Amino acid sequence: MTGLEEAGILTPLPRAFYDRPTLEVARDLIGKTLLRRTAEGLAGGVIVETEAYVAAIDPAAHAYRGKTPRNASMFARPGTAYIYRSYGVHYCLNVVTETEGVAAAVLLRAIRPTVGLDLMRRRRGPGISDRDLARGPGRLCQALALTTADDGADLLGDALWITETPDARPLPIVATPRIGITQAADWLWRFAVAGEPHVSARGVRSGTAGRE
DNA sequence: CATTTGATGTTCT
DNA sequence: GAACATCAAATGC
Repeated sequence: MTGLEEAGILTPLPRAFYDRPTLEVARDLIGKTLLRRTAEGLAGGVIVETEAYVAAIDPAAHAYRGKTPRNASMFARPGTAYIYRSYGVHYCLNVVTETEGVAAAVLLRAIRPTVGLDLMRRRRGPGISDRDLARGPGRLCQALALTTADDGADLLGDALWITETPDARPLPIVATPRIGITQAADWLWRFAVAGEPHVSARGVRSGTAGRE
């Protein structure tokens, strides 16, 4: 990674980007680049799939029934990372939205890896295809070495941030039902890049591939 | 190919 | 005890 290659991706999106209605942030995050720096190096990629969760009206949101030790970060200022353990096994990364004190966040469900591919391949283990490196929220966190140790991190910091994608072109964005939940699953609060192979599809009715 | 199952922390009942 | 914003491996057609 030369300085030249990193030159366009070092500036985090401003906090004002996150301090907006959650559905707008979820949609606008599609096509942005998520980056993660550890002692091992830099890794990340283009966000291609998100889901919105708004505790005030959303029975599927973790904070729907109030604040707990796990979901406390959902109440933090916009631009905070909310990372929780899923099914006792995997981790999931959200970006907190809306005003501090309002529990709302966007789950990052998949990225198209563009930076630090070898590092992510090592983290994901042998036999994992590049398509599956970060396709799904649990896989994404494993590829980026994110755990609950990073819960509450500031996305305007230098270890985890989101930035404009260099040479970005408009992407075809679709809104779909959310995945893997039972409450209010039919709300069109999931956003994805149409036809993008790095988007997860587990839990969606099988059959005709490629249509979303 | 599709479906089932094991892993198991946090929260709720 | 059960459910859950998941994933990979095993099993069944």
